[in-house]
This record gives sequence, structure tokens and C-alpha cells, in this order.
Amino acid sequence: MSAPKDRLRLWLRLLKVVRGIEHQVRDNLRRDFDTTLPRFDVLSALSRHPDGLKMSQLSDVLRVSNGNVTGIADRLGDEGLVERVPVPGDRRAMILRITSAGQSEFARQALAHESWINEMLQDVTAEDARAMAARLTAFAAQKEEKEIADAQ
Amino acid sequence: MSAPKDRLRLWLRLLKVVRGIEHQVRDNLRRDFDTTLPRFDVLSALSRHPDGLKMSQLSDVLRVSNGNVTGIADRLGDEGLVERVPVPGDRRAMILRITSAGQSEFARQALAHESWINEMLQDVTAEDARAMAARLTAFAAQKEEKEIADAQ
DNA sequence: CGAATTTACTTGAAGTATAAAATATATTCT
DNA sequence: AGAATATATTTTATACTTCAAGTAAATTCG
Repeated sequence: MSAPKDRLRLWLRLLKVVRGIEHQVRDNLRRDFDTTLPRFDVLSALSRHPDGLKMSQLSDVLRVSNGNVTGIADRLGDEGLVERVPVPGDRRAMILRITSAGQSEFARQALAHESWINEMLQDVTAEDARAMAARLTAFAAQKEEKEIADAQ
Repeated sequence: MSAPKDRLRLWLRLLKVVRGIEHQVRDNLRRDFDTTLPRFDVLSALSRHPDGLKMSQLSDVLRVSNGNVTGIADRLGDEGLVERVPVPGDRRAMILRITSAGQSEFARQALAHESWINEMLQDVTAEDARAMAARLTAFAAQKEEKEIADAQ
């Protein structure tokens, strides 16, 4: 069997497994917290940056479009989970910051999320998990090196 | 480090890598074929079933909702890449079938797709690819066993 | 046979996604 | 300072996604 076919097969497997888990996470988020994965992702990113992120930084981090972030921030804002803060010295920009209500809501969600993942991956031993994560990290690092090289 | 944290870390890595590749595939499909991943997925499924699939079978295979398939089939149909065929003996059902135009269009797309994946995964050796794919297959198989057990 | 239920698909509403255009503000350069 | 350019965000148009409701047809069962 040729290497290209082996790589394609790996990719299709990866996609299938990841989509399956993702699907389950979406269902659980809806069922237990009446929320969605994109909203969870935004709260997750903001909780790691308590001073907030500019809209454009957030769309960079999440790798989604600017317009997309606008809509999600609007709805999370309506629910008081995030707030827009003007940037002193730049009236174009807005910083999106998680509120304390958002933090406590996200804390609950993150705890449940970790346990869902732990259950779904319970047949992966801690050692295997570390090994695979390391391999993926190496892969991602190689990719970034290439991107930097391409940009020059 | 605890096993749950290791598993969470693995999941976040997996998600990041898969999303990155998926993103690239979407961009390439748009740039080179003016199409989208869901449309590609539909053509792919139909090309593996030349006699066609009922709408409900297709949404099962792709694991998306019924309503979703309706819209994609409509648009692919407008472009002559697929066609709806009535099912003799069941006037509720419709079979969606790839047309010959659809087949030749998909052949071009699939060829490009395979080479994109091969390039993106070029640092994964054929042996590694086979090993990881086998591990993922085992994991998916375990999951299915559980689902069957749960259903009983 | 006929009513109730199930099945197959479409439609509609709300959210999410992109790219591209529009708006507003900053920065750069002469 | 003023014009051109760049940056930050929102808006718009289109597509994809789900769930829930609706329509039509088939099946089950009294």
C-alpha cells in the first residue's frame, strides 16, 4: 500500500473519531448547559485571558472569521457572560472580557467537559494519551515551522 | 499528572490538529473547485454508492440531520451533480444519485484532496500512518461495542 | 376496513461559518 | 496639515447546521 493512501486513510480515521467525540460534546453541552461548542470555545479562550482579548485577537486564537466572533460575542453579551470594554487610545477596537458570571458558568461547563472527555477516552491509558499528545504536538510544531518559512 | 488531564490534553491536541487540516481542506476546496466540505462529503458518499442512497440513509452515513441533507441535495441538484429519483413502491422516499457529471467532477476533487492530505501529512511516515490508523480503528471499534451494549 | 402510529422528507427558525463590503478610526508619508 | 493607506470591527449575503414542526405516505392494529 502506498504512503499517500496510508496517509489518506489516517486522515479519514482521525476525522471520523474527532467528529464523533465532537458530536457527543455538542449534544452534552446542549443538554446540560443549553449552550453550543462555539460559545464554549469563546468562554474557554477568554477564561485563559482574564484581561480580555480584542475581537481580532479572539478570532485569531479561535481561527474563525471576524464576523463570526461578532455574533457570538453579541449573544454571550446579552446573557451577561462577556462584556465589551473600549480600548483606551483606540476607538476602533473593543476588548471582549469574561464577566464573573461568565467565569463561574464556564467553570461548571469546563468541569463537566473534562469528565465527558475522560469517560469517552477511558480506554486510552494515561501513558498512551501522553505519547499520542506528544506526537501530535511535534506534528503541529513542524507545521508552524513551515508556515513561518513560507511567510519569508 | 492525572489520567483525566492527560486525556483532556490529548483531546485538545487532536481537535487542534484535525481542525487545522480541515480548515486547509475547506480553503482548498473553495479556491480550486468553488465548493465546500459538506458538498464534497455528499459527493464522496454517493460515489461509493453508484445506485444512490435514500435521503435518510445519506444523513445516517454522514451523521448529519435530515434537513441538512435536503438543502445540500437541492444545491447539488441545481448544478446537475446529483439527481433525485423516486423510489418505486414508496412515494414518501427519494433516492439521491450522483450523475455522470457529478462523478467526473468528484473524481477531479478526490484526486486533489488526496494530494493535499499527502502533502500536509508528509512528515508522517507510511508506517506511522498505518500504526496510528490501526489504533484509531481499535478505539472506534471499542466505542461501537459500547453503543451496542448500551442499546440493549 | 379505518384510526393511530410510524416513517420519509421538507420547511422554518435560530445559530454558526465564511468572504466581501462598509464604517470608523489610526497611521504614514509627503 | 492633508491624502493615502492600513487596521478594527460590524454588516451583508450565502451556506451549513440543528431541532422542531409540518406534510404526506406507509404500516400497524383494533
